[in-house]
Amino acid sequence: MFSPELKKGSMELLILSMLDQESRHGYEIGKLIEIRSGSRIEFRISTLYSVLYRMEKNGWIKGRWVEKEGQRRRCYYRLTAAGKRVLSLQKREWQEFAGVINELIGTSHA
Amino acid sequence: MFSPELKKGSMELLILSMLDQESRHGYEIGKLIEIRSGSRIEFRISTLYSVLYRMEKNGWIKGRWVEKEGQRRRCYYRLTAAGKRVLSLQKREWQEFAGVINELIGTSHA
DNA sequence: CATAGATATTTCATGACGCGAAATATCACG
DNA sequence: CGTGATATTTCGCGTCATGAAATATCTATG
Repeated sequence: MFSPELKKGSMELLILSMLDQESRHGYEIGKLIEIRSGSRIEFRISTLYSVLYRMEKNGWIKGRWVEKEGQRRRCYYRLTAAGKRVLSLQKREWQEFAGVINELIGTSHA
Repeated sequence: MFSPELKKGSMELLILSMLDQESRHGYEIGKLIEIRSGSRIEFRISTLYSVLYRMEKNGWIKGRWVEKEGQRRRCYYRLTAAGKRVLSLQKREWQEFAGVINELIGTSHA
């Protein structure tokens, strides 16, 4: 598990990425990140929802309540147009940032 | 310039890296990071010093005051043994973390 | 049926941290 | 003398991940 500080900068990016192709509900996003990262990245569930709320407030994602018969109620989020822009922006930012850090700490000069 | 959140996770790592080979004072560290990153990473000077204090409190670095004739007083920091361990640890953590993020956001499958 | 555990969401207080602004002081240059 | 770079300190602010607790439904086990 990584330090909270490391995770802070990539939380939104990760969540946006999970919503890139299809809409998902909060709990699902958390599990997906956990599974796909081989448990190397885990979000506290409270953190996840708070980020989700923030991103919806920012207009990056839009939630839709679904209450199927014999199912718990779930809020499915999808990317908005703005969210897609932010995703691509944050992706580029992350890659550039990672590149700079690697240069500075003397890693990628192999 | 990157988001503060992205930077949070790498601030200590960057500073430790700058001190890896030789001792430096705060202002110098800031300038060095700015120059080496091509101004892509800039720390607020207040941030820099607060991180420095924290790291000294943690025993990762040790400051030494130097007051030369015809020079402003400066506090030169060097890595402690613990600091060196933390540096190597944080370096490994960073690389692993970056790898996981790249996997998750679908970047490195090129 | 009772119980436990996974699923699913909400709320709130807390602490850590980067940031911005302001203050202080020395030195170099014109 | 004034300006700008060097060099450090202090403090309040806002943001953000965290942790704990509460609520509720579904599934599996005994």
